[in-house]
Amino acid sequence: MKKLILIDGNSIAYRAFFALPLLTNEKGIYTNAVYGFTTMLLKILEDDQPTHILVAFDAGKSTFRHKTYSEYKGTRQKTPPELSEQLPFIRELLDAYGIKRYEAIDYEADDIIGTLANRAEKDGWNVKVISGDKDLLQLVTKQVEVYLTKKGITNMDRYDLAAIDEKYGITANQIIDLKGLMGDSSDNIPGVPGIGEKTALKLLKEFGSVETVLESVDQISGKKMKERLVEHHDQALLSKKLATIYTEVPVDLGLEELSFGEYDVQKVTSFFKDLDFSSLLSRLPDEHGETKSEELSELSIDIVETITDEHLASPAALVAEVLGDHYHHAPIEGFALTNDNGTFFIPTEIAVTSDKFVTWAKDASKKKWVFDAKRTVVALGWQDILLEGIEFDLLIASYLLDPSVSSHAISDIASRKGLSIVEDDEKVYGKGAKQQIPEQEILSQHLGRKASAVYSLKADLEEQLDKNDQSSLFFDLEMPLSVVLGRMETTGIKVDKSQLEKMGEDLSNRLETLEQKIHELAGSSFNVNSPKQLGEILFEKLGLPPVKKTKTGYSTSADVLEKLAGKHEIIEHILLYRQLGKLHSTYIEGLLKVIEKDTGRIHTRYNQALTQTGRLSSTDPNLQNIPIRLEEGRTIRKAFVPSEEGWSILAADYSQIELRVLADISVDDGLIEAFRNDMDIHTKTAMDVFHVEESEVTSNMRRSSKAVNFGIVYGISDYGLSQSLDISRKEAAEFIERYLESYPKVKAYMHDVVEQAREDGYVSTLMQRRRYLPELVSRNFNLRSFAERTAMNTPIQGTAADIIKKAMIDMANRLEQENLKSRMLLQVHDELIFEVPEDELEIMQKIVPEVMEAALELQVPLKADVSVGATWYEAK
DNA sequence: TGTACACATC
DNA sequence: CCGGTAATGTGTACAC
Repeated sequence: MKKLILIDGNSIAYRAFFALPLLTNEKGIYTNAVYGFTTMLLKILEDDQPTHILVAFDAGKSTFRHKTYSEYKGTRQKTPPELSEQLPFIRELLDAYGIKRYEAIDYEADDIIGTLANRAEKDGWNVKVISGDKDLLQLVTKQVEVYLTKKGITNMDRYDLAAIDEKYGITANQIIDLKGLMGDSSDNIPGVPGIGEKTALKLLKEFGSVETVLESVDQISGKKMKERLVEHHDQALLSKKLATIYTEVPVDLGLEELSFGEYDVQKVTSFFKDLDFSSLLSRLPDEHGETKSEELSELSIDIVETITDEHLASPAALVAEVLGDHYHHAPIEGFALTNDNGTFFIPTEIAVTSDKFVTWAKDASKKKWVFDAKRTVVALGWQDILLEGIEFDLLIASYLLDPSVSSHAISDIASRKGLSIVEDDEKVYGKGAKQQIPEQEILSQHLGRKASAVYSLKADLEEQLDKNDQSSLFFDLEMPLSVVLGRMETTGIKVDKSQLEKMGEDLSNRLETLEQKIHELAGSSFNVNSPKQLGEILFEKLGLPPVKKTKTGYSTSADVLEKLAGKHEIIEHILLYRQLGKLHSTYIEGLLKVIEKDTGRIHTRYNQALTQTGRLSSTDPNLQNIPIRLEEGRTIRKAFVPSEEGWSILAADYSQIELRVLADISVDDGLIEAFRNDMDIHTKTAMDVFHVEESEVTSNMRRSSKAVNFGIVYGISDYGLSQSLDISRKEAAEFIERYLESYPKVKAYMHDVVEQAREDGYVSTLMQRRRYLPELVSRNFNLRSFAERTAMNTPIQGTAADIIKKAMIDMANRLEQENLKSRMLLQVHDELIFEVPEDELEIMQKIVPEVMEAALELQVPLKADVSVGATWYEAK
């Protein structure tokens, strides 16, 4: 059976363009529409295996429809230039694939598609039409199916005759009648004013077509509607005509010419490379795989049995492979080294038992280049091998150059640089349960390639860092920080297991009682943890009013439930159940699972190359979101204790660091003055925004001001502020406006930073951390607004991140200089946690805030508050 | 195994 | 095209 796919090229390109953020390739060419189009095309080729395929495009501005009706598509906005400039690339893509494309003067893509669908059907072929335009539904027959893009572009709804009937209750032939009556604003087809989809469908179900509706005006109920139909009689007929796809276009292509089969993989590969579609390269068929492995096989790798000086030259790229994310206590699968003498694979046993190797590792004068310094240091650390002299980290370099890239994996960095010499880890090791180490031959090749990639990429990335003025950020901040973080992770924090277990038991009991009570009040038993079941109980069985919907049903989030509190006794119990349930599963059970058996400690891992702002993140477990707000949750912190008898926990946090940074970069006199006088900033904001004296600031005014300051720090929108204060969006917008009027230099900063970012394409922090914001020029209001808020916020949050990172390095140095036994344990964005022996308490309480406050000099003082306790809970 | 929802922190 | 809202991590439910 012949299988023909007909694609509405303009429609899909348009969809792709708006569905995806404005991506650019390295040369600055916009690629989002091409990328989206390509992924859709690949999916179709893979899923459908068509024998024939054609992409139709609209030719020019004017078509035969304009002659009939000059205002046709008159309201349509001009195609954005960022999209137009991508269309030639889509044509290039199709040519590379050997896919026929067609356009015809005077006709639209629809007409070409209709014509060919008709012809193919007559020949007994199966036809699939792909578009984003509902008009095409009129083409559906027994043999012709239409696929319409949904959200995104690779997601599509399939329409056959039954689906149209189910959705609209009419036949495919009647789609044009539907348009005739209701019109189509996007094509500027008028239809009959006052008749929308609902009415149109009702009329068609009763009378069949536009013509019969018009003829049967007398039988239609409703005076208004009759008048409208009579008055716009001709317009309805015209609209139907405009919506009708013309199927007699003189397409000078035979159906057989549309056949699809072999294509030039080389061409497609180079096309993908040109546009930086590295992720798509792997989806190309085997031909590519072959060329790739040819490239790879050129690397010769020596498997080392006895380590000699040849292997331990300096500088050297070093790979110590640990599988998976979790590198604490994990086995090292093998080592690879690349230096001027070549690339070498050293089996783990040989390396870790070699004095020569161990001595080399800890010799700081032997320079090492690695990928993921922290992982490497920690993994070796667990083998009691001290690694010193790390000079370059490919992971961090890549992250600093552009934190937004989707993968900082070694293979992806390499292929982005046109160095397709490293296989994906997943290909070599497999994933999930099937993950395993391959035979040594393959393993040594893989690791050797990694080391080789690090070795050859180092100069390139270092040069780029230098060009971006990011060398100091890299060498003086992030590189030393990775060592500090590695040490913190390795140290871990002691957790009192029996304390957690005790809390767990108490929680279990209370949860059980609560659950019973909830079932009782509901009148039946159900899973309270299931939002779906809970929604049914609340909004159907108990008849409570739904406040908000999610895409799959009723929302039962806490803010919704709070609005329902008082309407039914069950609500308060559910809220409590949720609160306690969260504590139990995430914090009690979750933490118990990750305590090291022999030491009773927890070793989180910080991701230093993830967030877009420069903050760290923490996983396994996440120790940056241990409860504090509510007392019930806060008690979890009682389980975090010093690891040695008689020691204490010391916590130090920056006070209002982000707003101090804002005061500095905006140079706003009001803000600077406030911080120099060490005022309560929320009260100060209330005074300025509400124009009142300090004594007149009510708690409500302070609360609102706090929320506005919060918004400044996190870059929330008027919508976000309206949600957090439970006020209207308009009121929230006014609030923000009043804030900005009160601090004119802040207002100027907000404006200037966006302007500058639009020019440069990125924003920077005080220490030259970058975040690219291509969406600042998007025509999509939401994407653009979001990018604007990000432009305002990232320098603030990112600079704060810079500062605390600097403080951590300074603090680690200070501990060493002063020969202190105290240990840095955790970082929670603006807070550092230490464990401190009794005899160092005094000096640490002096040093820690001193170092934190001196980390960087701003135009306002930095302030750090310090406190000490027997547990993390008591250090408050 | 992947997605949706809910919720903890800063 | 007619949008969806700070970021990140983790738990449970549920459909596949």
